[in-house]
Amino acid sequence: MKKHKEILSRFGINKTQFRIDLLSLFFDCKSSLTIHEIFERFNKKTNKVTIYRALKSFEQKGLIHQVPDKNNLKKYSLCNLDSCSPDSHNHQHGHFICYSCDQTFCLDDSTIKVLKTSSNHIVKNYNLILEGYCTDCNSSQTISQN
Amino acid sequence: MKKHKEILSRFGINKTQFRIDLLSLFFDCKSSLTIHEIFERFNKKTNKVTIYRALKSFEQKGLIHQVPDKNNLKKYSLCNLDSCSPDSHNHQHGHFICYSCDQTFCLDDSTIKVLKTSSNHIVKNYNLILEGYCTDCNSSQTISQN
DNA sequence: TTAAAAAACGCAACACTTTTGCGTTTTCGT
DNA sequence: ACGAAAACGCAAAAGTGTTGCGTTTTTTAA
Repeated sequence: MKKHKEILSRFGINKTQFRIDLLSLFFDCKSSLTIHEIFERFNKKTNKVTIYRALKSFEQKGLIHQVPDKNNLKKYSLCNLDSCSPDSHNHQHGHFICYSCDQTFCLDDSTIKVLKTSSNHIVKNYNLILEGYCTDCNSSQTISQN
Repeated sequence: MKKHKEILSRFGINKTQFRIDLLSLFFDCKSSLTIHEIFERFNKKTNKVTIYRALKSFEQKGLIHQVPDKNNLKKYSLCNLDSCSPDSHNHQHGHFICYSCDQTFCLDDSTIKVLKTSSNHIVKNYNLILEGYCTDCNSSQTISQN
């Protein structure tokens, strides 16, 4: 897709086939991706070191950002490409982690709202982790109390 | 301290010297700790496996809980011991992490307020991490945009 | 109080995730 | 089209967390 190549250029990343495909994958994916998931999506053909390096590059240039994961794996989501740039990430959103399917969902500003009161700290970014049962898991099965 | 021993008994954990000291450390610290920090605090004398196992035990019994960390390290904080028990954690609080001094500040319910709207996910727990510059660092130095 | 049972310990080894070094290949800017 | 820079694959290393096992400490109950 032409759009993806343009984005890579704009963020100063060389347009190799793998990196174009990786960016497409992030656009297609509605939630976040682990290295393992990416490896699988490329049919285990791409060297994992290449994936690690691409992710680090994407992150440094402001294309993707890390999201917290229950199992302490590195997990990445596409940034809002208008508000992030090299070394200037600006995330004010939350993540929802499902107890059941283990997926992490990004929540945009309209989904959650954080109000800060009575603190003198200057808040640059915030990271809200909500845990529970996602829409799909909630509707498809009985909930066991955690 | 007698209180710490009583807590360990109440939560079904054997009162070894190390575990008593570890609980004290969590009470003193009042913020989150990595395995590495704990190892250092005990002057590298305690085997790391022992620390890992103690943390896992504390977590399972409801004394401490994991806090997501930027570098995907396992990080632990003391629970509200009145509301947590074996396999029934219940956390509704946040943390502020300073970019400059790296300190973690606990935020109680009166400091932050989270409003959730327009989501079909069922939220059981939440964990809020605010990042920025704390009061001290803010007043003592120039802020570089992140 | 003491002896058996259970829990916690240290050490070594392992499993898994991520990074680094290096030589080669591809992409970029002129 | 050519030299520089970036990206690549492979091998090895570094870092984080777990497991097995034999020993020590703590708990429990007679």
